[in-house]
Amino acid sequence: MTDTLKSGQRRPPSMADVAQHAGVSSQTVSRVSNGLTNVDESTRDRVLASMQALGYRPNGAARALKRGRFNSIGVIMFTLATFGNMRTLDAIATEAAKADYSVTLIPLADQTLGAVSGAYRRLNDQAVDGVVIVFEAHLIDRGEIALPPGLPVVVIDSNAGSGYAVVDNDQIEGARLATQHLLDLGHRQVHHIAGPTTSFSAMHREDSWRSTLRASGITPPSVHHGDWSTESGYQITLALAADPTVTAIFAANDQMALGAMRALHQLGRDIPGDVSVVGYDDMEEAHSFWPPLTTVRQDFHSVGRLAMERLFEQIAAGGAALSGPSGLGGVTTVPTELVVRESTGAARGVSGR
Amino acid sequence: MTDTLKSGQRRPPSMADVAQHAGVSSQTVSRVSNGLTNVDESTRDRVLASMQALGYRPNGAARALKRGRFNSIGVIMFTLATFGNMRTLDAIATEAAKADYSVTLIPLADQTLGAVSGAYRRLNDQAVDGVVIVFEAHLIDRGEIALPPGLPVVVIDSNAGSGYAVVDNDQIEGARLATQHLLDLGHRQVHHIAGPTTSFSAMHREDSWRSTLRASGITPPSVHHGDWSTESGYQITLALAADPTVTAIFAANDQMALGAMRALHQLGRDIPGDVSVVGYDDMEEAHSFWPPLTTVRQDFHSVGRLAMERLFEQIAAGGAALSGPSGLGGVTTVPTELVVRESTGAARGVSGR
DNA sequence: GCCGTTCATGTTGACGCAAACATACGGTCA
DNA sequence: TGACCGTATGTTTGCGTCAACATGAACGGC
Repeated sequence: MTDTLKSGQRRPPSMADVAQHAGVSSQTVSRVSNGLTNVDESTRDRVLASMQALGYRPNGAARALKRGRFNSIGVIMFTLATFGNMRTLDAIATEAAKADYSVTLIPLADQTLGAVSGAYRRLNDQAVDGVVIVFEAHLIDRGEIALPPGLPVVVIDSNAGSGYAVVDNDQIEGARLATQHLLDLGHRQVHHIAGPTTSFSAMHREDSWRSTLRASGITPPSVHHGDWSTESGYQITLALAADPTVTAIFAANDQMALGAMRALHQLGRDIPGDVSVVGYDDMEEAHSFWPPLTTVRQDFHSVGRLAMERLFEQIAAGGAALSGPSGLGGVTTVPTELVVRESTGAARGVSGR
Repeated sequence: MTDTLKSGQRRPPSMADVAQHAGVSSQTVSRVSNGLTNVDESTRDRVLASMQALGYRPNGAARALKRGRFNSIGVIMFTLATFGNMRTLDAIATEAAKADYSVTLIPLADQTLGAVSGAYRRLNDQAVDGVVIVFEAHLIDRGEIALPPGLPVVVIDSNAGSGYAVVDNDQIEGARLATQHLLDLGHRQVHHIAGPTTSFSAMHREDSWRSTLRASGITPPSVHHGDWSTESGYQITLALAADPTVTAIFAANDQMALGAMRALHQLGRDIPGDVSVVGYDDMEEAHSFWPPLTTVRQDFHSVGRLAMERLFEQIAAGGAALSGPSGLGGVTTVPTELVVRESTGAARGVSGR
């Protein structure tokens, strides 16, 4: 008896099981399950009791199959380890939940072509209505690997050329604000610790830093590429600060700025007395760094929200008709903002200005 | 004609559409789609071409329905904003991908009873084979809200009493190491900036800190509860350091430790000359704080890996038979490790020891 | 030349659910 | 009384896929 129950109960109970147990039709169970009102009070109670008794749990796959919607969106990401990605994911998940969608994570082992096409293939097995790609690589533009056709797509952190809908922070303006801020403080030169060349964001920031300097008639010094880590910021600054004329450093993210400040502390340089440092991101910790870091705040929440908006538009429009390289491209840009704290100050020999 | 194609093509193409287009049966399409070998070369090519032409994409829901497996696990999390949660999620996603599972995020708006039961309800609509709960609240133990019965569950950051399988870092040992380290340096008293009382981890660390002091015959001072944020660490330390006899602070996470150090910097106290600070987590930035932070390293990757192992065990065992308060409970503990850097030093008047 | 074997391919049915349609019953109003 | 309505419930059907079985053609051994 008990044995029958256990071994026979290989599959979880279905509506039919609940229906039989409660002595109603499976359709009535469906109605109760979906909270429809046209069910008699006593019948509803009976069905709910049976559900409880049998441990019934609706089968999401069957429901999705019937409805033709999965209420789920995929997020392809290379790493969760960076502040920006994490915040973006958080925003996406929050927005998705509001629209009653869930978020399926499709992680990328590395940024090789193989891993990317693997993720795309994986996408085929996933029940998703659309995809957000948070991508730090140029790989997406290569025609060799094709996203499943007809799937709504929004890309974060890419360039405009892809033909996909793109949402991103205004990297150009952010880097300009940071660089100009240092120039306005009287610094004659601004050195840049850039992010990896595989990142569109990093390249945009670097380009903007360079053109901002040029606009002031300054020849940009050679750039140094880190990998977003504090350690890379530390190492680069150690080398950079060997030159005593260096008075202003703009790092492409807060973590590298933190590493830079550690190097400066170690070398006995005063911040901002001897060297000013600007970061990028405004991570939560930045205001507690020593000294509190002047940085560019990125509004990741808005990025996530807008990405979901764009995606929902595509989903509502039927996806297939609109997405893909030929379709609903265009870039949505989210403003960035300079947050001035205590890691920046007037250049030596300059009184305020 | 074109119109027919567009408006008629409301639903994405199915196997039947591909089959018709290629002039084969849908079963043959299925065989090609699943990479079975018993298909003639020429037929396969024809089918693949038709798939391409129609933009065919397998329907995950139908597949899952047929197979009875979703190859997806749910993760219920309150916030992605803390370092530990993010790292844990990263590890879970990585492990899941290895086993060819994807991860569905089920975010919790807040830690109220309503939000939790909402997440559980949500779970019903999700196609998942099991759930990892990364939970900072005691709510899980309340009988009022029941997880769907028969669903494999692993809990991270909980206590042992729940009856669910629990995986967590060894909080007891970690806090003991931190406290003992400060005592060994000659500090007569160790103050604690604890995490919120809703967090099991925080409570475990606090308890362990207290009993470590008692083991050395020291009466624990009153504890201060922060909310994990740098700001709370800052505020608490501002108050705490008004007392000049305070020479050692153990914060329950690195972010609060960072806030503490900022307060000490501001008050002109030397670290570690006047006050030693120990954190908890060993986030990537900690070694670049100023001074580099002595802290307790948590092995989040192992936690994620073990959580998935436990979950897969349950899934393999048939879930229903084993999970739930009566079943496969037990706690898996992951060792923690003290990382000594420069934020701690001998107490004033003590020469080394 | 008959039978068994092998392989490519087709046909059928079922997974669990819910939309659409069908029924049944009690009451209302002309 | 009978046409009509609203409400609670049941019945049928099909979503897209794939396992199981069915078919049919090519081939080799006797």
